[in-house]
Amino acid sequence: MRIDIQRLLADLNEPQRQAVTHTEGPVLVLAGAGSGKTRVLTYRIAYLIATGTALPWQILAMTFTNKAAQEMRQRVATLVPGAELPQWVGTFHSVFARILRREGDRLGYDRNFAIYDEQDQLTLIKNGIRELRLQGDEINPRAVRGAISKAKNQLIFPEEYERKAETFFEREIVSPLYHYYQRMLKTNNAMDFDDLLVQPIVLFDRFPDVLTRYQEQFRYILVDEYQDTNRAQYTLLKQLAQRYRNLCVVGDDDQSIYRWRGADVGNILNFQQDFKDCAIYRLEQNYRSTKTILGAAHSVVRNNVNRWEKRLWTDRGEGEKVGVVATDSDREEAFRVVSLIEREVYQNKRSFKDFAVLYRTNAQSRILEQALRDAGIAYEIVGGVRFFERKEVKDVLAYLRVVCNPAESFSLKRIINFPLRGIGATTVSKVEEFARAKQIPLFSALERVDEVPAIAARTKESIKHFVKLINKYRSLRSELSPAELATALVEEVGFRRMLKEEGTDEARDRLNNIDELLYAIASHSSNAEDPSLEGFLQHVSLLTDVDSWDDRANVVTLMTLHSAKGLEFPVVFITGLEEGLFPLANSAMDQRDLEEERRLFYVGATRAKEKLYLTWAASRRRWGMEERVSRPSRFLMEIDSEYIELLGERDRPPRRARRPERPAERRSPMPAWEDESQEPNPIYAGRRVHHPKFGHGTVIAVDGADERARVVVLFDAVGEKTLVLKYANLRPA
DNA sequence: CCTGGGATATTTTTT
DNA sequence: ATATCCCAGG
Repeated sequence: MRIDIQRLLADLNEPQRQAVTHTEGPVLVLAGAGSGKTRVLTYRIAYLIATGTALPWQILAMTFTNKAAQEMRQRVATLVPGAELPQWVGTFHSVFARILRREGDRLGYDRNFAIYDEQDQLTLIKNGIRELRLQGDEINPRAVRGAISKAKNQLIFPEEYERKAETFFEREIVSPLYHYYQRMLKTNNAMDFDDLLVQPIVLFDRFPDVLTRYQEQFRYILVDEYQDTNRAQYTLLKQLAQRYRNLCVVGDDDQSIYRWRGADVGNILNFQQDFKDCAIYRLEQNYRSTKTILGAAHSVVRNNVNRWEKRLWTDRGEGEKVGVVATDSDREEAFRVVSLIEREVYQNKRSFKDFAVLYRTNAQSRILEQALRDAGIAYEIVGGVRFFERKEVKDVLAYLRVVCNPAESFSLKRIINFPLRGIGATTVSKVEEFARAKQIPLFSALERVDEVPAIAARTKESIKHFVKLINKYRSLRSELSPAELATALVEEVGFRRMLKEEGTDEARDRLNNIDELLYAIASHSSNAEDPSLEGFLQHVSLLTDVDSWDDRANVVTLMTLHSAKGLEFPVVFITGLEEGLFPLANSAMDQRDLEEERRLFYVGATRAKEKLYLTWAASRRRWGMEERVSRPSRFLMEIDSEYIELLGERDRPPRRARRPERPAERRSPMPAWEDESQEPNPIYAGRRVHHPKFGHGTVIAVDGADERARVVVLFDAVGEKTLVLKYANLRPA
């Protein structure tokens, strides 16, 4: 073992080594971007295990994504071969969900509690607005959701919220809805994301014996990305670390980018106050980026007033200058990004997986996606509409949730009449009324439908049929594997048949998504620690965007600046550097918001190892229509000019063919090409075309000109349709 | 009870 | 441009 430890420490620089070997007592590690923060955490875990200081199950480590947790565990496995791996490594949310599953019954939750995502939350709030008869039109459910979430993160419960409510909105709207919302979560045996942090605090407060047990277990606690913890998370850490005080947090105030969701950089200051004897280590050597990239990133972030001045250094070379690209439009911006990628691949022999294209808002991904697709470059978008939030996936998940957790009336209502089986809204509310009167869950009321008044015999039959279906799968749980059960259920419910009959491309995508879901269930039950269906349902609720990212595929990665935190790429593009977009318009008003945008830029820029490109577009289309004209971002001006070079028109790489500009006016209906490929591809009668929704078809006629041109297409799958050419998005097939 | 057309909001970032 | 919501008519 001793040799292993020496070799282990040999991989570290001096401050890293100190942070790793200082195992006893509170430790604060201030770690700049690319300074080996994750390395310190991983080696610290390995060190604790290898020296016998801690047993693997006595270590609790919080990471920012589940993927990071997985990688950390694998790394530990190679550093300490043969040792048992620590099981308590994960995001705050997944770790505490696990604790709640074990202990939640103390708070009146079943261990199979559901986890509600944002859509579920909003539906719940909308139901509340209706049930409480609040003036629905004037209420923005999102604002209510935000207010409730904010309150929860500050550990303010409905009763206290009611007492403290000041404004009309707080007193008359949020307060009653907050009460309703919490009550409904409880009766549905469900929690939202905030509850996963707040309920454990309640649990530990109310049941000191439970707290003591976990305090005893977790003798060594490690936290990554500490600058982005919120009040609830900090409270949890304090509770758990109180006894042994072996708490090691790693963070960088310059990379704090979640203030808007309650994260508090002040937690770094709090830490020094709450743990006065804490040791502080600073990691200032950057191993990731060139001097130029670091210099450019620093020249922006140093404009922040609220930060501790520090400067990262590197012994890497100067590297290439940061390339700045100005374009007229968002389309051109996307096109230039693609061209630059092509040039880097061609001239510098890079692979597609070397590139990340970052943006401030998810909406920007579409046009980039289009440009990449047109150029035939494989890409993957991280985030955006998440896989597990797609309608068809959520529908199947809702069935599975109900099978596992019949008290969960919310999912039940989602599927009770999908696919249509003649159980409409009126019937459901009658049964709900009955359920309320009898104080039983909705599903139990459905089982006793014969006692419910005023329901047509035919409808009763449908309900009995549905109840039978669910109960059948409830009992099959013990006989079939999760994947077998889900597959049989998808088949019996008729998802596959329904989508096949639809026959459109979209339906095929949906079908693929369902198959992918079934595959995910199968692979979960062969890998996971908790292979049950319940385990899977909990698991998918807690996935982060980055978790489902395949970082080995040789494709260009597209993601938001937020998602990019903690990652690195040889070449990074930061796009949309315009006033109003990055920094976002409303942030320019508030100094603290503006500083957060600057930190976001800093995070983005320091993802780059070798080359950084910054792009902006003078005009950008918003929701398909109006053009927005912008000036370049102030961040571009803040960069010292020595670090940048302007890439003008003539630095454009040679192109295979220039894409035609969309002509301002089209005189004849014939040369109306919607396709963005190298050659104009007119749409004309007799042409085979492809439509994203309707699939392949043949053009029968083209009517009218210019903006108003219409095409009549006979689609193979759905028959004849008349489409406005401008919007039809037809491609020659 | 179900369908489809029209109106409407959507774009800040996420566990 | 697209997703979702709402309502009238079948």
